[in-house]
Amino acid sequence: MNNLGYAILSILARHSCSGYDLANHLEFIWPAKHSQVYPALKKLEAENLLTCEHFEQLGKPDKKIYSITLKGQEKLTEWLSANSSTPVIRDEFLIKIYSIWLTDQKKAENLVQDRIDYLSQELQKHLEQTVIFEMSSEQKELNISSKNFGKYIVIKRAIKLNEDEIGWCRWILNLISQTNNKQFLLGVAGAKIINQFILGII
Amino acid sequence: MNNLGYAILSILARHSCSGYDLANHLEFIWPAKHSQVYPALKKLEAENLLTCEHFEQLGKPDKKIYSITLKGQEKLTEWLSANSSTPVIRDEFLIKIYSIWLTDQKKAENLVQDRIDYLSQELQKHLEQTVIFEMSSEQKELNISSKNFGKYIVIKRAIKLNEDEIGWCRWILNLISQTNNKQFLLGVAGAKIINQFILGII
DNA sequence: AGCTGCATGTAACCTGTTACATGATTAT
DNA sequence: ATAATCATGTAACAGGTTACATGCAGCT
Repeated sequence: MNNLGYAILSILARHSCSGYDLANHLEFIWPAKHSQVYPALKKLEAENLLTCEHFEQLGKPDKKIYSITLKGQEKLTEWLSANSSTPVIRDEFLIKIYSIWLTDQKKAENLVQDRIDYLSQELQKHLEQTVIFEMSSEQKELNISSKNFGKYIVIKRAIKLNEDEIGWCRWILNLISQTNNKQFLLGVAGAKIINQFILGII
Repeated sequence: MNNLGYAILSILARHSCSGYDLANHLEFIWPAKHSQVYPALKKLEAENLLTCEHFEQLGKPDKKIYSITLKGQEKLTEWLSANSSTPVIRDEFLIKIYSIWLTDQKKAENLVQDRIDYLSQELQKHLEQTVIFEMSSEQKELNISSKNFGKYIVIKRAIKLNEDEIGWCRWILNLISQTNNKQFLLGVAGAKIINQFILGII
């Protein structure tokens, strides 16, 4: 079975839900579109790792609620102790940052600032999630065998990631403006001294 | 053109090299296997974004050295100002952490410790890269229009990411052992007080 | 004798995205 | 009116991994 399958089982182990709900919740452990989720659910059902119940809804399309089976929970639990493949980050921004020397100061600053804006938005979303989470009464039982333990530390990670990356972006903006100063000062003090100054900052 | 194409152009813009070298250097901006790189190079060559020179080597197989063309550099530079797609992290470990409540304390600790070991190794690699980088004379010209500017900040990011995630992992290990204490203390002081203690730590 | 690194490529397969398809409700 | 949310699914395509294929040099 693939990671998407285990991610689906992971969410269903916490609470039964529909394919639609799954596609939304998957986002922060293993992103997947609904077009990938529905066929995956069929496969998992065929392997008896989950069961499906039909619900007719008034004014809304029918809903299928999926629940994990004992077999599914066992398979998921076993997998937790297996070796993991290495994480992969696919980030267009990294490529652009790598080639930032090809562009001018202003465009470089825009590039980084856009990223900060994006990260701030994401951070806001995550923080809102934490608030909802901390207000729920279930949180009081937060220990390793609580269903919320894993979700909690994953959200905390997302928040930390965003905050740290914003810090890195600000550091880049600083470096860029320092470069600006250097070029301004070049005529005054000469390149070597200023280079040493910049290296000191780094 | 896709991100792999731009990633290849980004590396070739810094220095001409072979497909083999590219596959190795791509790792930290846009991971790709050599089986993906070679066909991509053909495509880019067909679009006149890069050129290829053959070199016969003694005792080694022939080498093809690719260089970016003016057209390629222009296309890359334009792309830097375009909108970026959102970053994607695919990390099996996150799924496992999410489901950590299904396993026992010892296995949970092993899972996190294995991750710390992996991250420490990666960190070591990146730090070695920085040392090599900082020893090279080119670094003295480090400013935004220097070829090394982007590479430098990308390596710094990788280091920061690793360090921060190790911190997060240690925090998890702490939470797990706190849970342990809680269960130990339960008989002594009662659940409510200890729960408050744990929440305070979080 | 076998593994790692250098060096290039293709083919089969799996994974993931975009687009197609349908349809009701609620909010702007 | 028009967009967004709920709700499910399929089909075509693009992107990425694993395996197949070859071969020499240098190390253990």
